[in-house]
Amino acid sequence: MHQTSYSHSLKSLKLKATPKRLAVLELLGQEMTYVSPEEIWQKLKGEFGTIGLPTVYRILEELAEGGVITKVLHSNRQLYYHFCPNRDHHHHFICVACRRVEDVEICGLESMEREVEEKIGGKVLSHVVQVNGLCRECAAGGEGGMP
Amino acid sequence: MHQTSYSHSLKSLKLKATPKRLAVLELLGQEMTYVSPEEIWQKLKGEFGTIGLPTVYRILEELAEGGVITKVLHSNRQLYYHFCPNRDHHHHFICVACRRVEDVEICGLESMEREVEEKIGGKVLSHVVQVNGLCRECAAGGEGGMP
DNA sequence: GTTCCTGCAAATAATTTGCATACCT
DNA sequence: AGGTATGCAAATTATTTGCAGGAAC
Repeated sequence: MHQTSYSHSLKSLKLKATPKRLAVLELLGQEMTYVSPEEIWQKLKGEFGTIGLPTVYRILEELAEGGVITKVLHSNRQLYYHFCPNRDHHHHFICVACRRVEDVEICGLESMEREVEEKIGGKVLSHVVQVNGLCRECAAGGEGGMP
Repeated sequence: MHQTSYSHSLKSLKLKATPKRLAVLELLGQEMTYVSPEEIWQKLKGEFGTIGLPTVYRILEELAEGGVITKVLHSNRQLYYHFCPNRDHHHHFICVACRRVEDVEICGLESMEREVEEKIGGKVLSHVVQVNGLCRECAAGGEGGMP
């Protein structure tokens, strides 16, 4: 289904469309949650006979560098990755129970930037907002295992 | 000057007011920027004849646990710490050039939480906002060495 | 065919832990 | 005195790098 678009994404980054890279992209495209390199490695080891963990790290770094996927720095200091088709500026809601990531647009943050600039007398370059909580399913009563 | 208040902070956490702990608190109280465990260790090694890096890690963890200081997870995946006298809910402006941390209050974020809850149909538990930019001095023309 | 990929093994680097000794109260 | 802190050395763990063989274009 999306193989061609994934290939195109890779070509536009001047990366060869190798099976490993396509598999990583496809896996991330299916996941609703953010995923750790180790988890990706475990899943792809089943699919391929063999894939090295350093390869997974390298592919994820290339894709994040190119802006195709997003790095999520978890409070446990591990890196996770998330495929994010929405290329506009937006923010993330993260479910603390199941790690599902949902995009949210939050209004009024541009005026917030100007407000902060006046308060501190400097220049605002960027802002990061992360909203933590329980997604619809987990709030409804799902157990959900937080790692 | 503040030694007594630092001692009280430690006592209220049921931690003994040892010279090392007081020195860490005092150092953090003077710093305008967030500081890494290694940096704290380097500075205190000069002051005391000897202090172990694990000790610095342990003290910082205790203080952060008790809410006396704040952990800052930098995008380089290292942990930094910051003494934050403001105990109310607020957010941080971080200067990308000199790492200075300034507290900012941002209005309207409570209504934002409700807005997001409606959008996703779940429950919002917390939010983190970080504003990055250049502080007054660095914006004015200071060079500033980003680590 | 050439250049870019990948696996493997080994290296890094921040942080943590075990334990014997030394210090606050 | 008695429990708590601390230094030191060693362990842990996520991530990175070097390099030789293999695959994509």
